Amino acid sequence: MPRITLPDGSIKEFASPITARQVAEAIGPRLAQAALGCKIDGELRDLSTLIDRDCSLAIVTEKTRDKQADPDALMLIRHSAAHIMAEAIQRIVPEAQLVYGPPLATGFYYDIKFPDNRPLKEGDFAAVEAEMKKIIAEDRPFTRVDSSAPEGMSRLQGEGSKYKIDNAARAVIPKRAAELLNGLVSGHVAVTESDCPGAKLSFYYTGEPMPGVWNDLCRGPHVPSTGRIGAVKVMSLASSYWHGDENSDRLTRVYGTAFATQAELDAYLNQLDEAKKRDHRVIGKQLRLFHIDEMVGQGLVLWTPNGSIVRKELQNFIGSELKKQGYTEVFTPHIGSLDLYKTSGHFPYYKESQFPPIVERDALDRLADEGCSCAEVMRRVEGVSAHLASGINERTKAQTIAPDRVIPDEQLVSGFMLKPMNCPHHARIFASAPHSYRDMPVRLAEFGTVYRWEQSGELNGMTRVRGFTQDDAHLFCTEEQVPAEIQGCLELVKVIFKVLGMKDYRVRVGMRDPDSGKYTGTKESWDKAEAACLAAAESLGVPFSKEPGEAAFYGPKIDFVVKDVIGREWQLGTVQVDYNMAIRFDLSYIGPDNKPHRPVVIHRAPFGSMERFCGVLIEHFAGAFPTWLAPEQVRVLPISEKTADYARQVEQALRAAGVRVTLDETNERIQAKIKDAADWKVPYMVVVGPRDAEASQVSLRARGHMKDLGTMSLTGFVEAIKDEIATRGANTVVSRFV
RNA sequence: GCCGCCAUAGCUCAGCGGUAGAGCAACGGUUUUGUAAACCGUAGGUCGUGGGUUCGAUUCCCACCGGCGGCUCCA
Repeated sequence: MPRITLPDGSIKEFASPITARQVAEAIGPRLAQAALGCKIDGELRDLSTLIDRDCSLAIVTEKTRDKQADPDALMLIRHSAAHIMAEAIQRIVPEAQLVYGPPLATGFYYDIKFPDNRPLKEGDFAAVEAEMKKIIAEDRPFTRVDSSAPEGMSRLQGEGSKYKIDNAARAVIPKRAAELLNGLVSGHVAVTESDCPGAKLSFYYTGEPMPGVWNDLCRGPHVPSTGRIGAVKVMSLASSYWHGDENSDRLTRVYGTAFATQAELDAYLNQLDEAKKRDHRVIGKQLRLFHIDEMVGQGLVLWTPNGSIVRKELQNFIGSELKKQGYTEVFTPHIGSLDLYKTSGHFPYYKESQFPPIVERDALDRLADEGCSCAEVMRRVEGVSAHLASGINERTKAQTIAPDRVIPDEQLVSGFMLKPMNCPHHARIFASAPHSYRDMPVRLAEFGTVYRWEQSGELNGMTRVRGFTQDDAHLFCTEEQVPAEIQGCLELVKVIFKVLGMKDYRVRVGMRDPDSGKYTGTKESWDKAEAACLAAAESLGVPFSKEPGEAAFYGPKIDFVVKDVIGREWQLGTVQVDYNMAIRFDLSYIGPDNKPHRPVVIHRAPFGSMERFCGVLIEHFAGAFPTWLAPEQVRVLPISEKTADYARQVEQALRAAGVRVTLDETNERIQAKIKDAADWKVPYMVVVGPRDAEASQVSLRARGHMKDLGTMSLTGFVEAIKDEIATRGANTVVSRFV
């Protein structure tokens, strides 16, 4: 006698168990027709699911009540489309073995093992799509068949696909799956009912459950039949590893997408095209904002004059906010001695992600004369002196230097490193003078350029590079000052994001993994710092997630994450509490008790790096920077040469007021000049002809406005745009015309 | 780093076993123009680099460099 609660709160009672489809039919035939699946107690299920107990039920259809595409419906459609694509691919390449094919937010993929002599190529896409469309046209039902775990497993063993056997094993005997896999594949091991009491495996047939009909081990759910998938497209190929392990089998990941209707697919593809136009790499080239040069090196950004203006304005802006918060500015070199990084612990612990050390030529010559192997050279470079080792060992219990790295002084090879972080330099600045509790916190800020050896496949425009400038600072504070300083860091980020109109960001709070003992610092300190991070994130009023285990070993952290135009997430700013650095560098301040105390260090870079931040900002504004940031703020467009003199006067007046202005003296018609200025996304165009010269006025056009704004006196415009720039867009010139 | 794809003028792209073509940009000229592309002309490329196949390679093959999409990694 199931009592079923519907989304509107009404309750329907049935005499006997009933399928979700029958409930939909009982509500109305049109609903039943539109139904793609259902949600039972919030869980997405097949429409054919038999309901034999009290529950809440929502029928899932293409559209939600407000006519938006239903994300649950898209999940069903895409998961089903993944099956259809897999079947289509297996028709074309019968030896292809299926591994894993989940739905995604924008589509789906299927990881497939292709035979080496028959990989899937992009040229196959048309054929795959044609097969998919055939399967859709056949409108075959998706039919679920449940079996007991032993039965299902032996069936898969009969098929002989290790990937499916692995999937099934992970589902029913997760703890022993890895250990038993080989036995299961070879058939020496069977799964018995006692291994996994009550566990089930489900299969989905694309059609009636008969031999010869395509089917796959699958948890489901699916749409009722293949005909319910309105539009599909095979998007791209990529590689992946089985279980994400690079030492494991290499698979081909085939990406596709599916929608309820062709129109929605077209709209999505169109949106992708539009997004590509906003890509910072495209706009960066068009507007000459930056350049990455093959001859200079991969991942090394050249800031061209236009981009440099944007960066400089941002730095000035941050700098002015930092001043308000009591920061002091420092400058440090781009390299530091290996001893510095051995003390901080960066070298050689992170040597894989750093540029290799710089060693004096004489030392290398000497080692060559001695006939040292490369490995021996590295041993001597990475080694530490007994003196340095003992110093660190005495001072910290957290991280010590492995005894085999301590080598005699005469074997040591000293050298330098391009700095991977700014903090060691800043630590030494702190240590260079005595500090009293009265002058804490000490806030050292620097736009510090760091170099990291990112894997070549990871490099990406300005968002992932090998040399970048952090808007870095290190706050050396007392334990009690930590919460207020964290709060201050977040305030800064909030102000900056607000002025730039960036609303689409989220915050991750990285906390301890409760089961790990790798952390340094006392439990009490951690408790306080984590609470401070959470409180600060909460007061910021943005979505944040607690992420246990994501803290660094030296302290909890707060990360800011934004999405780029193609939906990839990039970490921008970070605020990290550090209990370790002060110990390693033996930093101290004198407390009110006239005794030395250990400061806590907060690393913070609210933008992360100027490169990544500007990249994201280019996409955020689609290159149309607000006036205060725009490389070119005003372009003066004389109607003809006859107004050239007045145009020059206008240009001079604006330049004298500190406005970045250019004059278009080309022999073009005004229409062409406007088009050109629009292409360069100049915020304001000043059109001047004889009428304007006569009246000492300007005719104004603002970017994004289809027609001109009207006229304004020259002096009035100069004041208005100065105001817009000075207020960073709070008072705009345009606002004076409405 | 791994897998796949791509590489032609400053930019966007066409072409193809017989030593290259368009549009825009650039430059010169005509026009002197009132709000999103006036007209005419000129110049510009050892077709990413190095090998190989071939009578002949920008085109086919291999390697490298670089880019793109993923994977992995990311203090």
